[in-house]
Amino acid sequence: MRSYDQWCGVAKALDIVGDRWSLLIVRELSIRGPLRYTDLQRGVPGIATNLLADRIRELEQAGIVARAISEVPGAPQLIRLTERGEGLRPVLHALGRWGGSDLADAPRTDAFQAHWLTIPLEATLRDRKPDRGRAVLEVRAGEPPIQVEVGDGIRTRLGPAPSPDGVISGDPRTVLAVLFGRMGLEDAEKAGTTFRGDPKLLRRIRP
Amino acid sequence: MRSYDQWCGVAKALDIVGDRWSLLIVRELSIRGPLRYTDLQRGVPGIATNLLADRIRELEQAGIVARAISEVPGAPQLIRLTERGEGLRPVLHALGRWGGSDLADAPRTDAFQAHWLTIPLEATLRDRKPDRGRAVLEVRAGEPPIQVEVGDGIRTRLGPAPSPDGVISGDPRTVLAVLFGRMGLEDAEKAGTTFRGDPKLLRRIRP
DNA sequence: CAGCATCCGCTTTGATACTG
DNA sequence: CAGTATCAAAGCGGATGCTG
Repeated sequence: MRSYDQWCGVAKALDIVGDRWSLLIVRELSIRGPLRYTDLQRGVPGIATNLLADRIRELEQAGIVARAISEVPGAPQLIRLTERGEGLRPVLHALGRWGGSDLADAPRTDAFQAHWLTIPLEATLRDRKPDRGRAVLEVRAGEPPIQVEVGDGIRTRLGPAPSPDGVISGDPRTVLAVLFGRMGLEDAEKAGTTFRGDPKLLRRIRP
Repeated sequence: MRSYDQWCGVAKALDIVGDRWSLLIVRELSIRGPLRYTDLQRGVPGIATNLLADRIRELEQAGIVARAISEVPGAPQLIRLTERGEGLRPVLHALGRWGGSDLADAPRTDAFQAHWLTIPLEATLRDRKPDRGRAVLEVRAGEPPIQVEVGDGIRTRLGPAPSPDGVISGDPRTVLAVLFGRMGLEDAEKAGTTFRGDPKLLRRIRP
């Protein structure tokens, strides 16, 4: 990308990650950790393979991603975020929160992957009762399920929770609407979304 | 911009403001308030006039900017952010903070406008002694000077402060380095940067 | 002059085909 | 699996021209 040549942090950031697709590649690596090329491609549906190769190269030169050389011979080459790349999380959160308001009336034809939910969950949920200790909510809105760990802030992990304090399952729209307090459990259940566990957990984390 | 067609807040945000120049236009309006076309163009140096017109149109359709129809006939048409557009401030802050680390070794040929400093100032400074009441620091690193209001967080305004509690003047690099705690006052003064006022004010706001 | 629109060469993107 | 090659279409950048 051609530089804006402006002495301004916003412009400098966009010099590096302002290219089309770049931040979505960062999103994918930030959520899922190191990935092989083909998995990364599946995580950014719609990207052409030549563009993915281009972007990885550019991000690598800028020090945002690196190719993890595995010691194990024959192991697949993984692409991972550098520390500087991980530093983009606040940018992803801010964009995700702002863009999230468009999700409600987005076309049903949009691609969807369950792990993308971790960004609005981490960016929007709050722990309003930090004194109550740790609790885990499992969010099932596709594969994989997501663990939301409450206590000392909000953290998410991919994969099922060993012994969750609550489980919410349903389609992503309704699940997010419930978690963000835009829909009551009653209405959600009519839409096929179920919650098992203590409803206090929901009230604790709603923004 | 062609949509990414992904049910993800980050992708939706980039569908709207992911075009080249778009976020810099938002930056300009967010910092300076409503602007006429030509002033906006000067605030985004390097943009071609047809692209500025294109972007304004697109942002207008997306509900990010609006043209303020003045009641006064003959008054110039102003372009302003809508409320939704103002909501992009956290995005600008996150990008500015992340990209700010590239400013130290940016080429001297970069365009610079003093009001751009408000973003790193607001995004990075902290009020570490909220109990000490209100204080105002004036930052002079070009025109216009910037008021940094400390107390109940950090707020900035453009223009000189009526009776500041401190004034720091110098070139933008050194001034930022001092304010962000990367350089002591001693070294800064060798580089021609001066501070008048109580040094405690500096320590109060450094990140 | 402010506020664009038009034209044109160049670069980037998107889709697909192909390769070690 | 992990890319490269190719090519048409879209977008960008720069210059210039038009209109109130």
